[in-house]
Amino acid sequence: MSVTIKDVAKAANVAPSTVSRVIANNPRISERTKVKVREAMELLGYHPNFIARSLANQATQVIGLVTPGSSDVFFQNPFFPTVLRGLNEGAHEHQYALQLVTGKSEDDIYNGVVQMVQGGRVDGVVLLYSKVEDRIVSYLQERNFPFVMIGKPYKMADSITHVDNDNVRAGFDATEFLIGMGHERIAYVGGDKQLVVTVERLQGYKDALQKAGIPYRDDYTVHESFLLEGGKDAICALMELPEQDRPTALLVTDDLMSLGVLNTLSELDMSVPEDISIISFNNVLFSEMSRPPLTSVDINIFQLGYEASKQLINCVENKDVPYHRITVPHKIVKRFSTEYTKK
Amino acid sequence: MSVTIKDVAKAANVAPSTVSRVIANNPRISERTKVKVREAMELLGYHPNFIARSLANQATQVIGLVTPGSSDVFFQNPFFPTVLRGLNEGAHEHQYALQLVTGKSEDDIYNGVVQMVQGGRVDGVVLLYSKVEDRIVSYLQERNFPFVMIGKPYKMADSITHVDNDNVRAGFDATEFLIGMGHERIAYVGGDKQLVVTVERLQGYKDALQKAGIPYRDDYTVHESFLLEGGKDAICALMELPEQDRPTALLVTDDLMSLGVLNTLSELDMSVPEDISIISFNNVLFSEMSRPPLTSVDINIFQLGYEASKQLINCVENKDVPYHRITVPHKIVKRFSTEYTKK
DNA sequence: TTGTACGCGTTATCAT
DNA sequence: ATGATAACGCGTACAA
Repeated sequence: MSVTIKDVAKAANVAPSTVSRVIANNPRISERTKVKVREAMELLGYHPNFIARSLANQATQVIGLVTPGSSDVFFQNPFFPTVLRGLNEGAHEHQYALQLVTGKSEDDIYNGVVQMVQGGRVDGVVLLYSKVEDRIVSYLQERNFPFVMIGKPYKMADSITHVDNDNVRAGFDATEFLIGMGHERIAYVGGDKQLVVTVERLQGYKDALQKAGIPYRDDYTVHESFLLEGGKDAICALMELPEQDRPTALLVTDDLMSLGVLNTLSELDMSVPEDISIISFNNVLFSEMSRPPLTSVDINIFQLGYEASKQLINCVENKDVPYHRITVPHKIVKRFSTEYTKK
Repeated sequence: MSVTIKDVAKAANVAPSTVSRVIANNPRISERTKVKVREAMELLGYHPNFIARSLANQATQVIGLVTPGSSDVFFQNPFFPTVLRGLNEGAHEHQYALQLVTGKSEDDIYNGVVQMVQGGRVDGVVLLYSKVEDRIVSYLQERNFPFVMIGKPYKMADSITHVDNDNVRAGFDATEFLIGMGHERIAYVGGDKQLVVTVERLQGYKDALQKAGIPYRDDYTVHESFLLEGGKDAICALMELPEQDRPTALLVTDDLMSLGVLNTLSELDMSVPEDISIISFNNVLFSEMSRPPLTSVDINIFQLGYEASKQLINCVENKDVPYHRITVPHKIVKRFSTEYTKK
């Protein structure tokens, strides 16, 4: 059995409640007894029991982290560790711990969340972007339980606190970047159409084309899963277009996808950026490790996580903070996969 | 306030203790009251409070996960998400949750662990391999607190339960694989010398050379940090050797490093596998996404995590399980970075 | 300024 | 088969 507040009390010749107050640094305790008690704590190697404290406080100082199914590609994407680092750092600064909820199936995850929440294991929840959250979101909203999302919610985006990039703008900027290099035949290679990011970046892409007076072509839009093999066929189709129709630049919405695209292009004997330019998204570690290193839109993944923690803790500690939307800035990191058109 | 066991008791016209027994499915409760109580629980939407339960049980059903400093490269390596998936799945099967401990500095982490442990937040701890654990390990050992390591401990490997590959054997197998392809000039590109894996795989490499009667050369051994840029100089040095001295194959102990090596080689206009073969380690997702796809020793990262959870839970639930060493098998996945020597 | 007593939601022991 | 009661370790009104 560990040393408890009572042991300390005895050793210091005070009541348990006094010890408790010393821990909380209650100003109504005399300096002299504070010192005395602290010495006793030190001597006995006392550490407060979080569980008991949580029970008394009705608060755990733990944040639940909900991720998409663990079998999902999600875990494989370097996005995950980075956002995790951010979350962790934000939580750490306020002495909160992070607890994971995952599962193989959607049901698994849902039940995990319910257990966490009803079981009082966590004070709040951060949802990592995915398409399956609907049930979870409504559940949390119903119970009025503190949560924030990373990424933009499907629905009711203006009643759910979330941390996100301005993805329309990001798509716009990336496209304009290519246009600025003289490209006019730009194709959009996006991820799952169900994902809000995909849709938003596409919107930005269209906006930029329109602004430049470049007509939008349906056959220049490709949607593939975030995994790599997926893209192959689509890319081939694009490259088999007659030369004057073939895109000179690609906007690819994820670095992982870009890697796949690079491989496919290499098999087709097209070189980047000589034959075709690529601008990518996310700027994870290996965007600089590919050949060639990718020009990528840095969406500040770490910050996304960091802000999410901060926001959530704010919601938890200050009852009834109003709805918030945090927009994390992006910026284009130029590397070697983009080049001016020859023409 | 949530609905408690007392509310259920009232609703079902029984004592709280009876409800508790129903939850535990105590056989000494009549079917009839079980049904009655369960109905009441359903009706009220009752969920047991984990915190209270933990306090009464002196057990939290939570596993603490200790990772190296979050600023570290560790998070960036795809090793992490995969092992996490494994850990999660193992924990999930036994209804355990995962809680993270990280920090920027070594002290941060150490304090985090102490808080977790003394604070009674977790029932056991899994240590992810790193070099800084010494203090933590001794702390845990002193307090006789359940923990398992992933990877091999520095010291006292035979008194610490750990889950690991047979890395000597893995190094041996990889080297023999290259030798079997006719290679004789094989260089070893390893990570940080402080890491046990690095040393063990090197040992296996030496063993294989010896068995084949190939003399070991000091200038064929390179140690670089797991990060990519690091390798560059060393690789260049190797490639600048006179042609008859230049290695025809490389054994690189991490896929991330291999990516860097591939890039360096490409800059030097050497092609893989035509000019030089590479066998890599870990077989993370992008070993098949590189150009060329890497032949890599699959160390079964998922399994590493999965077994670690299982082991830990075993330690936690059955007092005094003896020391255990779990060895997770590896296997070579052949792709396109290795080829028979021309000669 | 400090001590007393009760509550947080469960489980476990001891009765009945 | 079930109910009453005492822990579990801490926070906090209320009393002194």
